[in-house]
Amino acid sequence: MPKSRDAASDTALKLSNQLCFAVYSTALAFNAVYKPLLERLGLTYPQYLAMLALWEQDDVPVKEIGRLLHLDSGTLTPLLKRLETAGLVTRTRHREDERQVRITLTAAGRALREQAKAVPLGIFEACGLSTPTLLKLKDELITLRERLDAAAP
Amino acid sequence: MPKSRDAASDTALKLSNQLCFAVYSTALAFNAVYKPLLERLGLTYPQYLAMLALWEQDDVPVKEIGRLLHLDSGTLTPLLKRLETAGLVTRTRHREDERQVRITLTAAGRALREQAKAVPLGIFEACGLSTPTLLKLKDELITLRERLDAAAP
DNA sequence: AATAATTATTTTGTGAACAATTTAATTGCG
DNA sequence: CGCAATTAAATTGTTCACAAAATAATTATT
Repeated sequence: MPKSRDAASDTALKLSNQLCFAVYSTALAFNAVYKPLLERLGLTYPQYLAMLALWEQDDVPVKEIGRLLHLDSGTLTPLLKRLETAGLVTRTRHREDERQVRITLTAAGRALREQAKAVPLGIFEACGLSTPTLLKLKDELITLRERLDAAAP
Repeated sequence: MPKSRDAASDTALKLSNQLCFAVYSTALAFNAVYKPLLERLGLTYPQYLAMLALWEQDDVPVKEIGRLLHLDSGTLTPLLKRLETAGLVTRTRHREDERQVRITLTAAGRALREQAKAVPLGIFEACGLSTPTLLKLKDELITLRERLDAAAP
């Protein structure tokens, strides 16, 4: 009975499409929740991620931010220039290796951290799920992402 | 001991940041896996989503595609114009309600479905996880997305 | 019936995201 | 040493994603 076997594998295969769409649309939904919270800080979500990275470790090369955020320089260069224009970071060629551009927080960039402390609570409340549930979901997504990264060309 | 209480809530709050980043970066990783598979079809991932919707139900207004994909017309109008330029769909004002633009598959658009059948297997393999795991993850993400949608302004 | 309110789509402007190419600096190797 | 290979950023061009405003058609209201 090839018909039923096809139907079963069809269902299994459709699932990967559905999972990807679930991830895609959840990412958009997260962005919609972050947007009003971050608007007060004058940041977009990717800019917020870059600031989070810099609040953890300051004076890092573009490459390192890219490694942390899984983004390439083609995305980060203009993003970091916008943060520079906003007066939150400085971009300077590294003396010891002129290929690198080091990103450093300004006083305003460091000061923004205080205001940003209000953001996670807003997100947590919007998720409306228990801490253990969120933790498990996060770990499973990271596992999935690692598999996808490994499979990518 | 306010210090330990702060530390505990801090950890819980950081989690929502981490979960969002997990969703965000997994969406990018999925896209990287889809890209070479969809390139053969001449589609991007959002275009593929639109085609999937049309293969399920043809001759629908832009609004309906937006409802299914959680995208607004500002995103869809240019995307659908590109599909039209590629010869996969036609865009025509609806006679009964001239506000609507109905999207209809061309013969080439319908024919592309055959080639697209190879895509889900590639994705499934790249996920590298069992069907039950993927199913559970998908359902949890949809629950999360619904909560986020409800919380969004 | 005239007009106000609503609805569907398009347009405009901003900011990602990434492939591919370019530029410039450093490292490696014969 | 000298030149090839590598590395880090920046640039260019295409495609999302969405807010806000504009356009045009339909429906509701007085």
